[in-house]
Amino acid sequence: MRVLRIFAILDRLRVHRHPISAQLLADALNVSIRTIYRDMATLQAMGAPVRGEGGVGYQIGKGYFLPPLHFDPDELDAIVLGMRLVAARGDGPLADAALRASAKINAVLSDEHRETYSDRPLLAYSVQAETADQSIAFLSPVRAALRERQRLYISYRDLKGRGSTRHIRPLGLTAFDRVWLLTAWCETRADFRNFRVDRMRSVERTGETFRREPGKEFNDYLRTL
Amino acid sequence: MRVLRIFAILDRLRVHRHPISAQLLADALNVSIRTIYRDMATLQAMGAPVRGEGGVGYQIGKGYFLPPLHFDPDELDAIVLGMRLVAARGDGPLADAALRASAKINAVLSDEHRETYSDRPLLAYSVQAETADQSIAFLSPVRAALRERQRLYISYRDLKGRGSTRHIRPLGLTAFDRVWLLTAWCETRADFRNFRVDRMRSVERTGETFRREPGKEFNDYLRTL
DNA sequence: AATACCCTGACAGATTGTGTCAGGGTCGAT
DNA sequence: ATCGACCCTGACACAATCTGTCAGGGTATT
Repeated sequence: MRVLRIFAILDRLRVHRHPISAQLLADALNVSIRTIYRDMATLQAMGAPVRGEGGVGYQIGKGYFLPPLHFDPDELDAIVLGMRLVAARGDGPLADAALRASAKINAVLSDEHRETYSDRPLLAYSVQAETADQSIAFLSPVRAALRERQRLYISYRDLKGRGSTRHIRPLGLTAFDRVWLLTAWCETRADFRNFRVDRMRSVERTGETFRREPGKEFNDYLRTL
Repeated sequence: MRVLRIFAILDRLRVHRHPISAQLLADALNVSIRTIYRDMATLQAMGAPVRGEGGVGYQIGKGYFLPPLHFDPDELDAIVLGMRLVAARGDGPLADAALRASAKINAVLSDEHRETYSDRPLLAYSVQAETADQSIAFLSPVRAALRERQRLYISYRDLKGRGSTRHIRPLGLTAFDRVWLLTAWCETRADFRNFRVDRMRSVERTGETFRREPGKEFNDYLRTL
């Protein structure tokens, strides 16, 4: 089973601080050296910072495995609350990611803290979460575009209700108390503009188009803003 | 790549304290349910403490030999944003703690992640931060009391502007969009009550008394709520 | 040079991973 | 007791991959 071997390699790399040669791994795991090279390639494809230097061996860099972390009570409060805030206010993928990140952090806490981590009496509540509307439906593609520095083609509805389409280069996303604001260079207007994510009607990114379900463009409390 | 999926399964199992069904995993990872069962089998073959109960779902036990690995881009987004949200909306000590926690997390990232971490174009902005009022002045002692399970003696001003004092046992703190809400057992009224932190006028904890500066009890936008 | 590593491509055959179909089990609710 | 919602297993055929072998090329140190 390849998965087993890859986990074993990871384990060995984690334990040994010193470089370990592919040949050694090959012998230990009863495979050919070529197979080890290929495993290393897939590890690197997975994002593992394994460096192989000619004449030396393989080593794994920091940051792949999360080392044990120590946080003081205030810092723990901040993390728990932060992740819950994001989970409450972000879109689906972002909320999920917040949960995963939270679980990972919890997993590397020292034992005394781990118990109390998930029981912290800190909660985040968002009006958005309750209304479960689609005002943040576009958060995910917008974040992706931001990360990849890609342009977006959006259909927007301004304050006066007029619709328009724009080519924009996303620059930053800001979480306001109730609204997400996308700062961007608007190529159509050749100027910097801010766009409320909840006023977007469709977003096109690298060919893929995201659309809001009809009839849910605004919800009540947003209309009052 | 199967290895990727197995790590993803591990990540998702870590999140949920409650069992998660194979079907859910199958949907999330875009494979058939059968594949999930097989992945579970190899996970168990690897010695991972995953249990599956009929009619319930899968759960992972504590103390798995491999620590979790790096944060994926969405998780990093969640962390950055979460810490900035807390920094923007928390009281002084909590905001500071968020910055410290952020720095610690940043320190354990691999080099490539570290570069982008602090530059993520995700921001949090809070009206509270701008008005810089004292509506959250009591957050810190309240959180401390919550942590230590101590009673508080507070001076409170209710919706109608009437003042009163209460002995309370703090139970939970909730971050609403604009307001912090403290849930507590009110010993004076012998009932569960919610208190808005910004309506507190003084807080006494283990002999120490915290007071708001006079004349800043409310600020404009809060009065409009 | 020689050595000791890392690395890559190609190829054929073995291996495995996968979805589908078809079951069997437990548990709790109706 | 029947149902539904799960976990779980076996079998099968096809596709995908993994693997060893052979044949190179690279970069350091000795």
